Amino acid sequence: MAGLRERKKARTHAAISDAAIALFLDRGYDQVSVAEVAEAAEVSKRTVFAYFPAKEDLVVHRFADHEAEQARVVRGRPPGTGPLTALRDHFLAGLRDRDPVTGLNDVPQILALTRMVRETPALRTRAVRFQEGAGKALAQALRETAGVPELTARLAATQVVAVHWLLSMDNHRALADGQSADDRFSAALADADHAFAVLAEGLAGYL
Amino acid sequence: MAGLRERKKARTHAAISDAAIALFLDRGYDQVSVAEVAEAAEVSKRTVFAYFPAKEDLVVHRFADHEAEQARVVRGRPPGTGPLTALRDHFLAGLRDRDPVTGLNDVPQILALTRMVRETPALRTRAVRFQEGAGKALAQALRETAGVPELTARLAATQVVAVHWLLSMDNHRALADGQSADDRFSAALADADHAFAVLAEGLAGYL
DNA sequence: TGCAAAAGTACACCGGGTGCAAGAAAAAGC
DNA sequence: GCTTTTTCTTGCACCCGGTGTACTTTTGCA
Repeated sequence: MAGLRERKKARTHAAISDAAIALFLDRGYDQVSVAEVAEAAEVSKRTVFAYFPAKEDLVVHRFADHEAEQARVVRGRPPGTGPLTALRDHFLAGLRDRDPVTGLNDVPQILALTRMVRETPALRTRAVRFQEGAGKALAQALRETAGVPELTARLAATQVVAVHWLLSMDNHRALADGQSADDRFSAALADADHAFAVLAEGLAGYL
Repeated sequence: MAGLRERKKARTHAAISDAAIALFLDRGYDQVSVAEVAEAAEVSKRTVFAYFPAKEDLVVHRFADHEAEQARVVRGRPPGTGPLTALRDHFLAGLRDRDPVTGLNDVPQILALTRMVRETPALRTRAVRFQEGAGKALAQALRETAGVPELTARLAATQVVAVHWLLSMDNHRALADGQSADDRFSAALADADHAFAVLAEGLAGYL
Protein backbone atom coordinates (compact mmCIF):
# COMPACT_ATOMS: atom_id res chain seq x y z
CA MET A 1 0.00 0.00 0.00
CA ALA A 2 2.53 2.52 1.12
CA GLY A 3 4.51 3.42 -1.96
CA LEU A 4 8.18 4.09 -1.71
CA ARG A 5 7.43 7.76 -2.03
CA GLU A 6 5.20 7.88 1.00
CA ARG A 7 7.55 5.90 3.14
CA LYS A 8 10.41 8.14 2.23
CA LYS A 9 8.37 11.19 3.02
CA ALA A 10 7.44 9.80 6.39
CA ARG A 11 11.07 9.04 7.13
CA THR A 12 12.18 12.52 6.11
CA HIS A 13 9.46 14.07 8.20
CA ALA A 14 10.56 12.15 11.25
CA ALA A 15 14.23 12.77 10.58
CA ILE A 16 13.75 16.51 10.42
CA SER A 17 11.61 16.64 13.53
CA ASP A 18 13.97 14.39 15.46
CA ALA A 19 17.00 16.37 14.49
CA ALA A 20 15.24 19.59 15.40
CA ILE A 21 14.06 18.45 18.80
CA ALA A 22 17.44 17.00 19.67
CA LEU A 23 19.10 20.30 18.82
CA PHE A 24 16.46 22.33 20.61
CA LEU A 25 16.72 20.28 23.78
CA ASP A 26 20.46 20.54 23.66
CA ARG A 27 20.90 24.22 23.02
CA GLY A 28 17.50 25.85 23.37
CA TYR A 29 14.87 26.65 20.79
CA ASP A 30 15.93 30.21 20.10
CA GLN A 31 19.59 29.31 19.87
CA VAL A 32 19.08 26.95 16.96
CA SER A 33 18.33 28.25 13.50
CA VAL A 34 16.27 26.44 10.93
CA ALA A 35 19.33 26.31 8.73
CA GLU A 36 21.10 24.29 11.39
CA VAL A 37 18.18 21.94 11.69
CA ALA A 38 18.26 21.45 7.95
CA GLU A 39 21.94 20.72 8.02
CA ALA A 40 21.57 18.23 10.85
CA ALA A 41 18.76 16.48 9.01
CA GLU A 42 20.81 16.53 5.79
CA VAL A 43 18.16 18.42 3.96
CA SER A 44 17.87 21.89 2.54
CA LYS A 45 16.28 24.71 4.51
CA ARG A 46 13.64 24.95 1.83
CA THR A 47 12.69 21.33 2.39
CA VAL A 48 12.26 21.87 6.11
CA PHE A 49 9.60 24.43 5.30
CA ALA A 50 8.06 22.05 2.82
CA TYR A 51 7.37 19.63 5.66
CA PHE A 52 6.64 22.09 8.45
CA PRO A 53 4.83 25.36 7.89
CA ALA A 54 6.85 27.15 10.55
CA LYS A 55 9.71 26.59 12.93
CA GLU A 56 7.37 26.12 15.88
CA ASP A 57 5.68 23.23 14.15
CA LEU A 58 8.87 21.26 14.37
CA VAL A 59 7.96 20.90 18.01
CA VAL A 60 4.23 21.27 18.37
CA HIS A 61 3.14 18.95 15.58
CA ARG A 62 3.56 16.21 18.15
CA PHE A 63 0.71 17.59 20.19
CA ALA A 64 -1.57 18.12 17.23
CA ASP A 65 -3.33 14.81 17.74
CA HIS A 66 -4.71 15.94 21.07
CA GLU A 67 -6.52 18.90 19.62
CA ALA A 68 -9.80 17.08 19.35
CA GLU A 69 -9.36 14.89 22.40
CA GLN A 70 -11.81 16.63 24.68
CA ALA A 71 -14.43 16.75 21.98
CA ARG A 72 -13.94 13.01 21.51
CA VAL A 73 -14.38 12.42 25.20
CA VAL A 74 -17.66 14.29 25.23
CA ARG A 75 -18.91 12.49 22.16
CA GLY A 76 -17.86 9.08 23.37
CA ARG A 77 -19.09 9.35 26.95
CA PRO A 78 -21.25 6.52 28.24
CA PRO A 79 -24.97 7.28 28.11
CA GLY A 80 -26.31 8.90 31.22
CA THR A 81 -23.03 10.60 32.00
CA GLY A 82 -22.86 14.37 31.98
CA PRO A 83 -20.23 15.92 29.73
CA LEU A 84 -18.50 17.64 32.59
CA THR A 85 -18.27 14.43 34.55
CA ALA A 86 -16.86 12.67 31.54
CA LEU A 87 -14.26 15.36 31.05
CA ARG A 88 -13.27 15.28 34.69
CA ASP A 89 -13.01 11.53 34.78
CA HIS A 90 -10.94 11.57 31.66
CA PHE A 91 -8.55 14.08 33.15
CA LEU A 92 -8.28 12.11 36.37
CA ALA A 93 -7.58 8.98 34.37
CA GLY A 94 -4.91 10.91 32.51
CA LEU A 95 -3.29 11.77 35.82
CA ARG A 96 -3.28 8.12 36.85
CA ASP A 97 -1.76 7.15 33.52
CA ARG A 98 0.79 9.93 33.73
CA ASP A 99 -0.45 11.19 30.42
CA PRO A 100 1.90 13.97 29.30
CA VAL A 101 -1.00 16.27 28.51
CA THR A 102 -1.83 16.40 32.21
CA GLY A 103 1.64 17.68 32.95
CA LEU A 104 2.20 14.78 35.29
CA ASN A 105 4.88 12.90 33.42
CA ASP A 106 8.42 13.03 34.65
CA VAL A 107 10.16 11.13 31.91
CA PRO A 108 13.13 13.43 31.33
CA GLN A 109 12.64 13.84 27.59
CA ILE A 110 9.01 14.72 27.96
CA LEU A 111 9.64 16.96 30.91
CA ALA A 112 12.30 18.87 29.03
CA LEU A 113 10.12 19.23 25.99
CA THR A 114 7.17 20.48 28.00
CA ARG A 115 9.40 22.92 29.78
CA MET A 116 10.63 24.22 26.48
CA VAL A 117 7.10 24.78 25.26
CA ARG A 118 6.22 26.51 28.51
CA GLU A 119 9.22 28.79 28.52
CA THR A 120 9.54 29.69 24.87
CA PRO A 121 7.07 32.44 23.96
CA ALA A 122 6.71 31.42 20.36
CA LEU A 123 5.91 27.85 21.34
CA ARG A 124 3.54 28.82 24.12
CA THR A 125 1.69 30.99 21.67
CA ARG A 126 1.35 28.12 19.26
CA ALA A 127 0.14 25.87 22.04
CA VAL A 128 -2.48 28.43 22.97
CA ARG A 129 -3.68 28.47 19.42
CA PHE A 130 -4.17 24.71 19.54
CA GLN A 131 -6.36 25.26 22.54
CA GLU A 132 -8.56 27.60 20.62
CA GLY A 133 -9.09 24.78 18.18
CA ALA A 134 -9.77 22.37 21.00
CA GLY A 135 -12.28 24.81 22.44
CA LYS A 136 -14.14 25.13 19.17
CA ALA A 137 -14.32 21.40 18.70
CA LEU A 138 -15.45 20.90 22.26
CA ALA A 139 -18.12 23.56 21.96
CA GLN A 140 -19.49 21.85 18.91
CA ALA A 141 -19.50 18.50 20.63
CA LEU A 142 -21.40 20.00 23.55
CA ARG A 143 -23.93 21.56 21.24
CA GLU A 144 -24.50 18.39 19.32
CA THR A 145 -24.57 15.83 22.10
CA ALA A 146 -25.98 17.80 25.01
CA GLY A 147 -28.37 20.17 23.32
CA VAL A 148 -26.71 23.16 24.89
CA PRO A 149 -27.37 26.60 23.37
CA GLU A 150 -24.50 28.09 21.50
CA LEU A 151 -23.33 30.75 23.90
CA THR A 152 -23.40 28.35 26.80
CA ALA A 153 -21.53 25.72 24.86
CA ARG A 154 -18.77 28.10 23.89
CA LEU A 155 -18.60 29.42 27.38
CA ALA A 156 -18.32 25.97 28.87
CA ALA A 157 -15.78 24.84 26.32
CA THR A 158 -13.58 27.83 26.92
CA GLN A 159 -13.64 27.24 30.62
CA VAL A 160 -12.92 23.55 30.39
CA VAL A 161 -9.98 24.12 28.12
CA ALA A 162 -8.63 26.86 30.35
CA VAL A 163 -8.93 24.68 33.42
CA HIS A 164 -7.20 21.84 31.69
CA TRP A 165 -4.32 24.07 30.74
CA LEU A 166 -4.05 25.59 34.19
CA LEU A 167 -3.97 22.22 35.90
CA SER A 168 -1.38 20.78 33.58
CA MET A 169 0.82 23.83 33.92
CA ASP A 170 0.65 23.51 37.70
CA ASN A 171 1.60 19.87 37.56
CA HIS A 172 4.39 20.53 35.17
CA ARG A 173 5.74 23.29 37.34
CA ALA A 174 5.81 20.99 40.34
CA LEU A 175 7.75 18.39 38.40
CA ALA A 176 10.05 20.98 36.94
CA ASP A 177 10.82 22.02 40.50
CA GLY A 178 12.08 18.56 41.18
CA GLN A 179 9.07 16.71 42.51
CA SER A 180 8.50 13.25 41.13
CA ALA A 181 5.24 12.45 39.39
CA ASP A 182 4.36 10.03 42.16
CA ASP A 183 4.97 12.67 44.81
CA ARG A 184 2.84 15.17 43.00
CA PHE A 185 0.08 12.74 42.19
CA SER A 186 -2.20 13.19 45.17
CA ALA A 187 -2.00 16.98 45.06
CA ALA A 188 -2.68 16.84 41.35
CA LEU A 189 -5.77 14.75 41.98
CA ALA A 190 -7.00 17.12 44.66
CA ASP A 191 -6.40 20.17 42.49
CA ALA A 192 -8.23 18.63 39.58
CA ASP A 193 -11.14 17.61 41.77
CA HIS A 194 -11.34 21.08 43.17
CA ALA A 195 -11.09 22.77 39.81
CA PHE A 196 -13.83 20.68 38.26
CA ALA A 197 -15.98 21.19 41.32
CA VAL A 198 -15.62 24.95 40.94
CA LEU A 199 -16.52 24.60 37.31
CA ALA A 200 -19.60 22.56 38.08
CA GLU A 201 -20.85 24.47 41.08
CA GLY A 202 -19.87 27.97 40.08
CA LEU A 203 -17.67 30.61 41.55
CA ALA A 204 -20.37 32.03 43.79
CA GLY A 205 -19.74 29.44 46.46
CA TYR A 206 -15.99 29.99 46.47
CA LEU A 207 -15.43 33.73 46.23
CA MET B 1 7.54 70.46 33.98
CA ALA B 2 7.31 68.74 30.65
CA GLY B 3 10.59 69.71 29.04
CA LEU B 4 10.87 70.21 25.34
CA ARG B 5 12.52 66.83 25.14
CA GLU B 6 9.60 64.96 26.63
CA ARG B 7 7.05 66.80 24.58
CA LYS B 8 8.92 66.04 21.43
CA LYS B 9 9.16 62.40 22.35
CA ALA B 10 5.46 62.25 23.02
CA ARG B 11 4.76 63.86 19.69
CA THR B 12 7.03 61.49 17.83
CA HIS B 13 5.45 58.54 19.60
CA ALA B 14 2.01 59.68 18.56
CA ALA B 15 3.12 60.52 15.05
CA ILE B 16 4.54 57.06 14.49
CA SER B 17 1.54 55.30 15.93
CA ASP B 18 -0.89 57.47 13.99
CA ALA B 19 0.93 56.99 10.74
CA ALA B 20 1.07 53.27 11.36
CA ILE B 21 -2.59 52.85 12.19
CA ALA B 22 -3.66 54.97 9.25
CA LEU B 23 -1.61 52.83 6.91
CA PHE B 24 -2.77 49.61 8.52
CA LEU B 25 -6.43 50.56 8.30
CA ASP B 26 -5.96 51.57 4.72
CA ARG B 27 -4.05 48.62 3.38
CA GLY B 28 -4.06 45.95 6.06
CA TYR B 29 -1.57 45.18 8.77
CA ASP B 30 0.39 42.55 6.90
CA GLN B 31 0.56 44.59 3.74
CA VAL B 32 2.43 47.43 5.39
CA SER B 33 6.07 47.09 6.32
CA VAL B 34 7.69 48.83 9.24
CA ALA B 35 9.93 50.62 6.78
CA GLU B 36 6.87 52.19 5.20
CA VAL B 37 5.56 53.26 8.58
CA ALA B 38 8.90 54.86 9.29
CA GLU B 39 8.85 56.68 6.01
CA ALA B 40 5.31 57.92 6.55
CA ALA B 41 6.22 59.17 10.01
CA GLU B 42 9.39 60.75 8.64
CA VAL B 43 11.59 58.77 10.94
CA SER B 44 14.12 56.01 10.49
CA LYS B 45 13.13 52.40 10.84
CA ARG B 46 15.49 52.13 13.78
CA THR B 47 13.63 54.90 15.58
CA VAL B 48 10.33 53.13 15.17
CA PHE B 49 11.78 50.24 17.11
CA ALA B 50 13.16 52.64 19.68
CA TYR B 51 9.61 53.70 20.49
CA PHE B 52 7.82 50.40 20.00
CA PRO B 53 9.33 47.05 20.87
CA ALA B 54 7.62 45.28 17.99
CA LYS B 55 5.40 45.98 15.04
CA GLU B 56 2.31 44.74 16.85
CA ASP B 57 2.82 47.30 19.57
CA LEU B 58 2.16 50.04 17.07
CA VAL B 59 -1.43 48.95 17.41
CA VAL B 60 -1.92 47.28 20.74
CA HIS B 61 -0.18 49.85 22.92
CA ARG B 62 -3.51 51.65 22.87
CA PHE B 63 -5.12 48.84 24.81
CA ALA B 64 -2.34 48.50 27.31
CA ASP B 65 -4.04 50.68 29.87
CA HIS B 66 -6.84 48.20 30.29
CA GLU B 67 -4.59 45.38 31.37
CA ALA B 68 -5.18 45.97 35.06
CA GLU B 69 -8.75 47.14 34.76
CA GLN B 70 -10.46 44.08 36.14
CA ALA B 71 -8.07 43.91 39.05
CA ARG B 72 -8.87 47.54 39.78
CA VAL B 73 -12.57 46.82 39.73
CA VAL B 74 -12.20 44.03 42.25
CA ARG B 75 -9.99 46.13 44.49
CA GLY B 76 -12.23 49.16 44.32
CA ARG B 77 -15.58 47.45 44.74
CA PRO B 78 -17.90 48.85 47.40
CA PRO B 79 -17.77 46.95 50.69
CA GLY B 80 -20.24 44.14 50.91
CA THR B 81 -20.14 43.48 47.19
CA GLY B 82 -18.83 40.19 45.91
CA PRO B 83 -16.00 40.35 43.37
CA LEU B 84 -18.00 38.55 40.74
CA THR B 85 -20.91 40.91 41.12
CA ALA B 86 -18.59 43.87 40.86
CA LEU B 87 -17.04 42.48 37.70
CA ARG B 88 -20.40 41.80 36.15
CA ASP B 89 -21.76 45.21 37.00
CA HIS B 90 -18.66 46.81 35.61
CA PHE B 91 -19.05 44.94 32.36
CA LEU B 92 -22.72 45.82 32.12
CA ALA B 93 -21.86 49.45 32.74
CA GLY B 94 -19.27 49.18 30.00
CA LEU B 95 -21.98 47.97 27.64
CA ARG B 96 -24.17 50.91 28.52
CA ASP B 97 -21.28 53.29 27.96
CA ARG B 98 -20.34 51.61 24.71
CA ASP B 99 -16.89 51.04 26.08
CA PRO B 100 -14.76 49.70 23.23
CA VAL B 101 -13.42 46.90 25.43
CA THR B 102 -16.91 45.42 25.52
CA GLY B 103 -16.93 45.23 21.75
CA LEU B 104 -20.10 47.29 21.68
CA ASN B 105 -18.78 50.42 20.03
CA ASP B 106 -19.66 51.12 16.45
CA VAL B 107 -17.60 54.22 15.85
CA PRO B 108 -16.09 53.32 12.47
CA GLN B 109 -12.47 53.92 13.43
CA ILE B 110 -12.77 51.81 16.55
CA LEU B 111 -14.72 49.13 14.77
CA ALA B 112 -12.15 48.87 12.02
CA LEU B 113 -9.32 48.73 14.50
CA THR B 114 -10.98 46.04 16.56
CA ARG B 115 -11.67 44.07 13.46
CA MET B 116 -8.04 44.30 12.49
CA VAL B 117 -6.96 42.99 15.85
CA ARG B 118 -9.47 40.18 15.60
CA GLU B 119 -8.49 39.13 12.13
CA THR B 120 -4.74 39.52 12.20
CA PRO B 121 -3.12 36.53 13.91
CA ALA B 122 -0.12 38.42 15.17
CA LEU B 123 -2.31 41.04 16.77
CA ARG B 124 -4.75 38.56 18.24
CA THR B 125 -1.84 36.74 19.78
CA ARG B 126 -0.59 39.92 21.35
CA ALA B 127 -4.04 40.67 22.66
CA VAL B 128 -4.22 37.23 24.21
CA ARG B 129 -0.96 37.86 25.97
CA PHE B 130 -2.40 41.01 27.48
CA GLN B 131 -5.16 38.87 28.85
CA GLU B 132 -2.71 36.61 30.55
CA GLY B 133 -1.41 39.68 32.33
CA ALA B 134 -4.92 40.76 33.19
CA GLY B 135 -5.61 37.31 34.56
CA LYS B 136 -2.56 37.36 36.78
CA ALA B 137 -3.40 40.78 38.16
CA LEU B 138 -7.00 39.76 38.74
CA ALA B 139 -5.98 36.57 40.52
CA GLN B 140 -3.79 38.54 42.84
CA ALA B 141 -6.56 41.02 43.55
CA LEU B 142 -8.91 38.17 44.36
CA ARG B 143 -6.40 36.61 46.69
CA GLU B 144 -5.72 39.83 48.51
CA THR B 145 -9.20 41.24 48.82
CA ALA B 146 -11.36 38.15 49.05
CA GLY B 147 -9.11 35.74 50.89
CA VAL B 148 -9.46 33.15 48.17
CA PRO B 149 -6.91 30.31 48.03
CA GLU B 150 -4.45 30.51 45.22
CA LEU B 151 -5.70 27.82 42.89
CA THR B 152 -9.26 29.05 43.18
CA ALA B 153 -8.20 32.62 42.55
CA ARG B 154 -6.28 31.72 39.40
CA LEU B 155 -9.12 29.55 38.25
CA ALA B 156 -11.66 32.29 38.76
CA ALA B 157 -9.47 34.92 37.16
CA THR B 158 -8.87 32.81 34.10
CA GLN B 159 -12.56 32.22 33.69
CA VAL B 160 -13.54 35.82 34.15
CA VAL B 161 -11.01 36.99 31.60
CA ALA B 162 -12.07 34.33 29.14
CA VAL B 163 -15.72 35.25 29.52
CA HIS B 164 -14.94 38.89 29.05
CA TRP B 165 -13.10 38.16 25.84
CA LEU B 166 -15.81 35.87 24.54
CA LEU B 167 -18.56 38.40 25.17
CA SER B 168 -16.69 41.25 23.57
CA MET B 169 -15.84 39.16 20.54
CA ASP B 170 -19.48 38.26 20.12
CA ASN B 171 -20.53 41.86 20.33
CA HIS B 172 -17.88 42.94 17.94
CA ARG B 173 -18.88 40.28 15.46
CA ALA B 174 -22.47 41.46 15.57
CA LEU B 175 -21.39 45.01 14.84
CA ALA B 176 -18.98 43.89 12.18
CA ASP B 177 -21.92 42.16 10.52
CA GLY B 178 -23.65 45.49 10.24
CA GLN B 179 -25.73 45.71 13.38
CA SER B 180 -25.66 49.04 15.19
CA ALA B 181 -24.50 49.18 18.78
CA ASP B 182 -27.99 50.22 19.84
CA ASP B 183 -29.52 47.27 18.04
CA ARG B 184 -27.13 44.87 19.60
CA PHE B 185 -27.38 46.33 23.07
CA SER B 186 -30.18 44.27 24.55
CA ALA B 187 -28.79 40.99 23.26
CA ALA B 188 -25.40 42.00 24.60
CA LEU B 189 -26.90 42.63 28.00
CA ALA B 190 -28.70 39.31 27.98
CA ASP B 191 -25.59 37.44 26.90
CA ALA B 192 -23.50 39.07 29.59
CA ASP B 193 -26.09 38.33 32.23
CA HIS B 194 -26.26 34.75 31.15
CA ALA B 195 -22.51 34.33 31.01
CA PHE B 196 -21.95 35.72 34.46
CA ALA B 197 -24.79 33.63 35.79
CA VAL B 198 -23.15 30.50 34.41
CA LEU B 199 -19.92 31.62 35.98
CA ALA B 200 -21.54 32.16 39.34
CA GLU B 201 -23.78 29.12 39.43
CA GLY B 202 -21.60 26.64 37.64
CA LEU B 203 -21.92 24.58 34.53
CA ALA B 204 -23.72 21.73 36.25
CA GLY B 205 -27.06 23.47 35.95
CA TYR B 206 -26.64 24.24 32.28
CA LEU B 207 -25.10 21.17 30.68
C1' DT C 1 28.70 79.54 24.49
C1' DG C 2 30.37 75.19 25.20
C1' DC C 3 29.73 70.42 26.49
C1' DA C 4 27.86 66.04 28.09
C1' DA C 5 23.87 63.27 27.59
C1' DA C 6 20.16 61.77 24.97
C1' DA C 7 17.96 60.84 20.70
C1' DG C 8 18.06 59.82 15.92
C1' DT C 9 20.26 57.84 11.82
C1' DA C 10 22.73 54.86 8.43
C1' DC C 11 24.33 50.51 7.68
C1' DA C 12 25.41 46.01 8.05
C1' DC C 13 23.71 41.96 9.69
C1' DC C 14 20.74 37.83 11.44
C1' DG C 15 16.93 34.58 11.13
C1' DG C 16 12.32 33.15 9.56
C1' DG C 17 9.89 32.54 5.52
C1' DT C 18 8.60 32.56 0.26
C1' DG C 19 8.81 32.54 -5.02
C1' DC C 20 10.96 30.60 -8.65
C1' DA C 21 13.21 27.86 -11.86
C1' DA C 22 16.01 24.09 -12.66
C1' DG C 23 17.46 19.44 -11.44
C1' DA C 24 16.79 14.64 -9.33
C1' DA C 25 13.86 10.88 -8.47
C1' DA C 26 9.84 8.16 -8.50
C1' DA C 27 5.52 6.70 -10.89
C1' DA C 28 2.87 5.74 -14.84
C1' DG C 29 2.34 4.47 -19.72
C1' DC C 30 3.88 1.72 -23.45
C1' DG D 1 13.43 -1.39 -20.53
C1' DC D 2 12.61 3.17 -21.80
C1' DT D 3 10.24 7.44 -22.10
C1' DT D 4 7.15 10.70 -20.24
C1' DT D 5 5.11 12.94 -16.62
C1' DT D 6 4.52 14.03 -12.03
C1' DT D 7 6.35 14.94 -7.61
C1' DC D 8 10.19 16.24 -4.52
C1' DT D 9 14.13 18.64 -3.61
C1' DT D 10 17.40 22.14 -4.10
C1' DG D 11 19.84 26.55 -4.57
C1' DC D 12 19.27 31.20 -4.94
C1' DA D 13 17.60 35.56 -4.55
C1' DC D 14 14.63 38.09 -1.99
C1' DC D 15 11.31 40.27 1.66
C1' DC D 16 10.51 41.54 6.28
C1' DG D 17 11.04 42.04 11.31
C1' DG D 18 14.39 43.00 14.47
C1' DT D 19 19.21 44.18 16.57
C1' DG D 20 24.18 45.86 17.25
C1' DT D 21 27.13 49.47 16.34
C1' DA D 22 29.28 53.47 15.40
C1' DC D 23 28.31 58.19 14.05
C1' DT D 24 25.79 62.62 13.86
C1' DT D 25 22.39 65.68 15.59
C1' DT D 26 19.70 67.77 19.10
C1' DT D 27 18.80 69.38 23.66
C1' DG D 28 19.47 70.62 28.57
C1' DC D 29 22.23 72.84 31.40
C1' DA D 30 26.28 75.16 33.39
